Amino acid sequence: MVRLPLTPEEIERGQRLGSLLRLARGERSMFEVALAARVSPETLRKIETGRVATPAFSTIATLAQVLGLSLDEVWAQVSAAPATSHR
Amino acid sequence: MVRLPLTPEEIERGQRLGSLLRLARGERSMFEVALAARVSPETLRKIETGRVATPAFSTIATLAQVLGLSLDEVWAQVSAAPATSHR
DNA sequence: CCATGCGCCCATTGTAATACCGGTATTCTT
DNA sequence: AAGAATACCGGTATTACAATGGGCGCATGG
Repeated sequence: MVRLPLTPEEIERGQRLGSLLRLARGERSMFEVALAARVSPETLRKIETGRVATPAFSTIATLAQVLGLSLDEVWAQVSAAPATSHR
Repeated sequence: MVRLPLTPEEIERGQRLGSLLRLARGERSMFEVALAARVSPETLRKIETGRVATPAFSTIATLAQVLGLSLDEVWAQVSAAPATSHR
C-alpha cells in the first residue's frame, strides 16, 4: 500500500472543513484571505469547496489564524464523525 | 510556478514540529502512538525527525489528540519563527 | 551466542496538494 | 452595453506526502 486513496470519511471531513472556513470568511473576498494567509486563491477555493480533502497542517493553521478560528475547535467540528466507532 | 518547493522556513517549522511531537511522545513507543493515531510508524518517524515538513492537517490533528496536545499551542510554538533569516 | 524489539535510514510507488492557465457565469457599477 | 470584480470549473504541471519493505545498529535477555 502506498499513499492510500482518500476514504469517503476523509472526503466528508474535507467538505465539512471547507464549509466551516467559508462560513468563517464571511464577506471577505477569497483574494483578501488567501493573500493574508499566503496561499493561492485557487488553493483556498479548492479547500472551501471541499475539493482538497486533506490540506497541509500549515495551510489550515495560517487560514485559521487569519480567520480568527481555533484549530482545536475546527478539528472538533470537522472530525465530528458520523458513526465511526473505534477499530 | 506550480507546487512550489518547500521554503527553508517551512523546513525549519517542520523540524520544530517534529521535535515538539517527539518530546510529547515521551516514553511511549512510536508503534503505540502511530497505531493510536492510525498513521504509519514510518510516517510518524519522518514527521518527528522533520523529514516531512508540511504534513496533512488531519495527520497532525490525530497525533495531537493521541498525545494530548492542543493544536493551537502546537502551532503557536511551531510558527514562532526566530526571524533570523534574511531574504 | 543468538533472538527479539526498537529506532533509524534508504529506495520505491501511488496518490494528493499546490499552483497557474483559460474559459464561463454572475453581479454590480458606470 | 461595457467593464470590473468575484467565484466556479477543467486541464495541466510540479512537488510532496503516505505507506511499504528491506537493511542496519544497538541494546536486552534468552
